[in-house]
Amino acid sequence: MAIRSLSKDIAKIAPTTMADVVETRLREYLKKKAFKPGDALPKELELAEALDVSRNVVREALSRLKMLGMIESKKKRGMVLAEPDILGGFERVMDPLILDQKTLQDLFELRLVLEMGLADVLYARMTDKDLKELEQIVNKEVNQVQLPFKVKFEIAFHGKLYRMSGNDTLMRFQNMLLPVFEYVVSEEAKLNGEAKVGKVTHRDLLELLRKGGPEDFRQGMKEHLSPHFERVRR
Amino acid sequence: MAIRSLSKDIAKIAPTTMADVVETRLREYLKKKAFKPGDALPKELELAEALDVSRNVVREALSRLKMLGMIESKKKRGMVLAEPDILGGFERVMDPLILDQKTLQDLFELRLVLEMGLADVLYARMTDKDLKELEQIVNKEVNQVQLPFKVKFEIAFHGKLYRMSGNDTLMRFQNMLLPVFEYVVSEEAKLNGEAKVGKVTHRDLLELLRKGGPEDFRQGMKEHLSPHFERVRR
DNA sequence: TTTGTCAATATGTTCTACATAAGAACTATT
DNA sequence: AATAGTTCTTATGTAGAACATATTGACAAA
Repeated sequence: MAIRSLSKDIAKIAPTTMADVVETRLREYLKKKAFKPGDALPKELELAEALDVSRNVVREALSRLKMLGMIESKKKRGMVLAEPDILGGFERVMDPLILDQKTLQDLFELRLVLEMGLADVLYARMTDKDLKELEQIVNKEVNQVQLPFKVKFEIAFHGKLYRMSGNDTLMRFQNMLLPVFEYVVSEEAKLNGEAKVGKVTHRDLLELLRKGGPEDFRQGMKEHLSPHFERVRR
Repeated sequence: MAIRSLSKDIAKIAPTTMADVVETRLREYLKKKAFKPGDALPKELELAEALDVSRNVVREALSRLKMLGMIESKKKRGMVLAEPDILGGFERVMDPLILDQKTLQDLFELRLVLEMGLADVLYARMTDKDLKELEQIVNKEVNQVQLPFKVKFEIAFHGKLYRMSGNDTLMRFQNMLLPVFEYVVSEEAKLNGEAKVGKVTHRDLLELLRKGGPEDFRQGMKEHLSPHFERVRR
């Protein structure tokens, strides 16, 4: 067997540090004890002693959980379990500049999937007030054809759709995906010279929301996004 | 003005630690320098000196980035930029037991949205081989009506759908959502006694994939998921 | 009842020291 | 000449002590 393939046949041993271990231990501990947000955690020194590691190691582990928003710390008061924020830690890594091409394409498609799947939740939750606000957004974008403005309205319109879904997590999630989307589209524009536009406009989509059903809206959305769907290939 | 509302009127000041600052600084640094995976980072002591903080603080920040999979560290060799893995850090927080009800519901809906939006990508990528494998999964689940088995086949079937999408990120993402989905459904079952099933079966969906178009499949999927859609309310 | 003071204390930060693994350069072996 | 063994160096991993700082709680003063 060739030497070259060795690294593919044998898995590397991951060098786990104490901080890694303590981190998972703390996770288990938090779960097992069924802590609720606001509950106080043991002190750093107590944890260090109980786990038989230095306070430094405990602090590294706690620092990680802090970054993820799982715990909060205040002087004297100690550490308390926080309302966990899933997307908090996620948002930090979502940088188009440090992601590889394949992942960028994946995330691009992920947003298309979201957009197409949004219809049913949308129809279940949207209100007349929402539709009026959406109309205002649509009205503002007339006659604006320059690229930077187009992007701005694009974001405003689709962002509003997500907000209408009444799903905060979903909304924040698509917000995170936005930079990726913009990046991929702009890269595309660099090559092809011009950003393409689907036949179905935002106003059309608004009318579909008013008078049509989920299926109509989905068809409209598919048409609206059709230039982007061209990126989805085998 | 009542005291009660004070905390809502005045925003809390967030206590930022040095580790927080260093973390973002390192992020900016990595971006600005346009590091590529495999590139070596400055040594801990150099960073500490450059940022004028103790090595401990630098280590806490590095520890965070390490957790997110942005960097890797080896003794003597130093720290190197790793192939960034977006979902790596994400997966850790995705625990039904530590998430609040609203977020759980949001994530539940998010999965429904994904499932409904999947069709187009699916039709663009699926192969005959995929369909054959999907059929094998469907064949295995005949006559299995007990709950634990049902869940297992449910996962196998829908998991295969995501795999067929050819989108690794999407696949891993739905995998992360699975525990949440199971949890919500099982909680539902506790209350209502019985897990409901849609009229459209997995076999029906398979046939739709073979003979129908994206719209047909979406309609089928909507019907298949209809019991779950009942959870989506205003 | 409110305000000011002060001691106690848990986290935040720094510093020093040592352990350990991995690379580098060199030597010895066949 | 290529491989294996040796030693030295070095950057991360871990430990421990010390001090800074903010917050809490108790008590005193207005």
